[in-house]
Amino acid sequence: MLFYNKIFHVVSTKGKKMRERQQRLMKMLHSGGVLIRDVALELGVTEMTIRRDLRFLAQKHLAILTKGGAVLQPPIDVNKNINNDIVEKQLTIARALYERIMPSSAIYLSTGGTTLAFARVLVRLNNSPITVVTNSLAIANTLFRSCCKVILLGGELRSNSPDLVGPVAEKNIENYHVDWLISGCDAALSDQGYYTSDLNLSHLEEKSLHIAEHVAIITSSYKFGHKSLTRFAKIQDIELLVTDNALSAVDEDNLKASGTEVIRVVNESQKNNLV
Amino acid sequence: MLFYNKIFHVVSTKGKKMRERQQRLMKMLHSGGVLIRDVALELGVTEMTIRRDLRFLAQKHLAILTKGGAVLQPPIDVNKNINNDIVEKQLTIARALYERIMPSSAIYLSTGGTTLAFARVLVRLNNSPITVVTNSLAIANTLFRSCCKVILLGGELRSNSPDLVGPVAEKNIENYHVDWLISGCDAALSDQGYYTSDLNLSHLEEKSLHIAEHVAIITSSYKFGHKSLTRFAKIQDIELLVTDNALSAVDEDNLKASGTEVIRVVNESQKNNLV
DNA sequence: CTGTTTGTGTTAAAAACTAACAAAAAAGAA
DNA sequence: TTCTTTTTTGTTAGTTTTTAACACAAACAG
Repeated sequence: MLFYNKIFHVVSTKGKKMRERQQRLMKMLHSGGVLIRDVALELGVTEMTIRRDLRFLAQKHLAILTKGGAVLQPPIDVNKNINNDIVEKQLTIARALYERIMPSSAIYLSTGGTTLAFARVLVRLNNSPITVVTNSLAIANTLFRSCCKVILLGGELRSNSPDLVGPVAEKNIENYHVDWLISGCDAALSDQGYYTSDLNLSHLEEKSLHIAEHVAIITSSYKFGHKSLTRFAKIQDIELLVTDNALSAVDEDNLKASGTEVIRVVNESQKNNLV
Repeated sequence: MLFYNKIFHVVSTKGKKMRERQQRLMKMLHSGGVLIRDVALELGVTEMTIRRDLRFLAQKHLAILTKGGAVLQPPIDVNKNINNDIVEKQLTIARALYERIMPSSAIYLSTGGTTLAFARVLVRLNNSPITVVTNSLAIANTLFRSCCKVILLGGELRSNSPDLVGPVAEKNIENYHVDWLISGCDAALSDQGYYTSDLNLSHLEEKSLHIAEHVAIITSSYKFGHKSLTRFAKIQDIELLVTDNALSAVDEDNLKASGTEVIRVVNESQKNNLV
């Protein structure tokens, strides 16, 4: 062990000053990251000293060294890896929509699984400073620190789903105008329209139809053939539908007869794509 | 501080080869991290090319550049429970405030580390259906599915911190009235007031002072003794301050002289060890 | 006090990074 | 196709960051 310490020039027992400094460094790391030059100046020691401190912290897996500084080593979490088929399909659908409607300057992304997938696509593929208005906390979280400007409607947080509905949200939405409204649905009938199971959300969706130049729905095809609590859009309200290729020919004909452009995504997995 | 957020020159559309290579890089990142030299050799391209790929991935927040390589950028988890001294102290402070001001029927929780800790305390200790108004996404996420009713201000998502500021938020906040306003700060001078480093946030904080019956600030004591960009509150605006016991006697006297009630939390865990 | 251990500063050399431009490859248009 | 344009990769030179080695200083035990 002594040998190890010699090699890395790291000593085992630390003096008081050193420990205090390293704790301060940890604090700084927690607030986003540090630059060696700044910290050395701020703490009144040499850059070399800070380097040694950070090297020590990195060795303890508390920090990750970057060029000229360090960031916090996040605790390893094993949960993630959302690689199931549903998410894969949602991403494929979302990507098809992305290619159809981009570039746009402003869009409204309503809450939902497929719209969340669209947000993920945006993060990875989009470089332009598009504005995204949304009522979904999950989408806002996803788009945080992307190049998108994110506007979140205010209002009351629903208790069963992390999104905002209610009178405040409905009032706020009137302040915006977007190129594309992008929404999902809980159920759909190709000769009736699109349904959702939440009354408050339905109200908001209805209002949102009026703030957009164009309206698109992205959803998995299995949603077709059922009704749900309330209808928030008629078929002819929707300009574009993107779904997977399991959509029945009858449904597709119905939709096209009502003037909806239908994009059916080929399911064959573009699994190897980054998105 | 946020050196890894630098704006880099990044190309817009990607060719097939490039995308494939970046996918492979992502896979490699998933298995622990990459060294530029190794990868360049393995993929038969120049180090410069790998650098550009990694730079691109870093800009998409998929990777973090390190010295000579990169590691996976973990998805931001606003609910992360990091076990360290800072969070411990914040929770202790938050609990003290909780015991002082509860029960209340409605509070405003501003964005910040210690206020987030207060939200965690609420989730754990509170059983009553209190209403929480906030401009912080992290707090909203934390309180989601708790017994609290959560109201999120609308507005523009700040790019460096997951919270809402700007004119919409400022307008929305006027609709609410709460028993207690709870805020943190970036810096404080005991004879001047409380400071924050963000101008927009400062505006919002100032407005928020007027919607509350009582006003409290919770913050670590090391914030005292510095100034920051803008002052959002004078000392006498604040009715209650909760902080740790490292607050200097001079500061405490100043605060009390201006009519602020000061609660100093005893630091139970004096574990100075970093490991 | 003296010698040892531990922490910090200084330097020269090595490594990594960047920007700028040249070459190659790919994509479009005539 | 062929020519033109755009995108991607390679190369270089110059800058910044990191390292290793050693010298000095501070802390500490006997």
